[in-house]
Amino acid sequence: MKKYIPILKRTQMFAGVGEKDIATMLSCLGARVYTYKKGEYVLRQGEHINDITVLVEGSLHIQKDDYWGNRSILGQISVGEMFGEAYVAPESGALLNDVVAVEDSAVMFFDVRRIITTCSNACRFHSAVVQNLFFAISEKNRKLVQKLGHMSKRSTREKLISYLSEEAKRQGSAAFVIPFNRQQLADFLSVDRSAMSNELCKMRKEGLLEFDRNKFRLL
Amino acid sequence: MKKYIPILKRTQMFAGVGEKDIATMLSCLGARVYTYKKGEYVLRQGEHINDITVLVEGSLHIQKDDYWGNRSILGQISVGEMFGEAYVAPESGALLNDVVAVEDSAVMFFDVRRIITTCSNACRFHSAVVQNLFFAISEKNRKLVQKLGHMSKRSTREKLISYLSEEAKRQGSAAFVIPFNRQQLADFLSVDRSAMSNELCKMRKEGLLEFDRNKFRLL
DNA sequence: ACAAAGATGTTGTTTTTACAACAAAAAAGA
DNA sequence: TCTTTTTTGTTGTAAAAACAACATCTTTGT
Repeated sequence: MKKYIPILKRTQMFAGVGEKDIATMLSCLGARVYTYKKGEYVLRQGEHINDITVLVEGSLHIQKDDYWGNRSILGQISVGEMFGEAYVAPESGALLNDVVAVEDSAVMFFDVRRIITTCSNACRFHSAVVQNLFFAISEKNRKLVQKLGHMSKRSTREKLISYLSEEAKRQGSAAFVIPFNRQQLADFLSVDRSAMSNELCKMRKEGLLEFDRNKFRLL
Repeated sequence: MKKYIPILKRTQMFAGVGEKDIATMLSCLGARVYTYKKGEYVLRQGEHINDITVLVEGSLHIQKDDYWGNRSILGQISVGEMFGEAYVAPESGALLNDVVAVEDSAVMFFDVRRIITTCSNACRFHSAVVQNLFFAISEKNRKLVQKLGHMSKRSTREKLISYLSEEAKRQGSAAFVIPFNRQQLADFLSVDRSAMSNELCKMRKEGLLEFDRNKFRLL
């Protein structure tokens, strides 16, 4: 568990907390680490959790498969990001999605009740973590609204432009890398892969952008 | 402002706090009330806010219009619900959407910093409100994920089924009322109104559901 | 190095949606 | 009540997306 402390230090949840203090807090917050092989499920739709989790190694997808086998990727989690925050409320019910490791991953679980209930121990930074978490959930909220913005676009081309230009902005460069292959990007934007591939190539011919695999450049 | 205290008492934000304590907290939290006529903008895309707000009268839509005049309704706010919670983090940036009054409305604004910074006054329930807010934002998060679930459906029919069946479940009855007219529902699900209207009528012919204006019944 | 598996691009066909235009019904206002 | 405005339903056409099938290029594992 200790080896992940430098990673935790860089997360939004532990912003402003030193490594020693994080080490102290781990037991206070009921932290546990589990590892997953590529393709394994971290959480499944319908399960109940009482934890907020932070990805400390690898990469995850939050996704859902319907009756007909259509997969929707709701989001992608990189190292340092958290998930499960939508289910901290006492009456929040079962998970709406699956969480799957897209590469070998490690996830740290924190007991929600022990985060929210300020402990009587010497957790000097406990309240800072609660505030950090508060902001982090709010931030996540904003990202979801942003994704809804992409999804609400009517055509495949508009969805692509919406997503790619936001990604360029976020990464601060017209040239950037996306965390999806074609099928995953199609699942993320809820469109057909071949139609999307076709549209991307059309846009390239029109001189709107360049790309190679998952490297893109907007022109 | 006082007349809204009974309404605040029933909100998630002030759950478990008595009316007298709410009255005391209003000044402590920097509360202000503004009123809006039907059709007026409460907030506009691109603005910056440092407030969490609660709707105390009327009804609001969170929406966005693009270059081509297509409107997307991201969400609907009823009395007692809050909005703006996605922008509480210090670095959250400008609003991504417009907030519009769909009927004459009143909104209460609370200064975020005064909520988060526990005051030194006699606000016994301040920390309870922070915790309530924490859960409320998390809950909101879950709703956004749920809406993403509807939006990620490929066809108009699937989107309708996804939305209507969730609404039936939420209202605890196969017969329920939705807070949208046809055009608004189409904007909410990001589909064409006439195509959607057509699809609804087909579904009625097939015996899947009944409806009259905004009253629906699943069969 | 080679075979196998996976990812990407391409094309033609079918299905669905968007768009436009208008009729009918309901609601709002004078 | 009567008129006007808004909302809803209906239809035909044009555009777009989904689907299916396959060629090509990459990556992975042996």
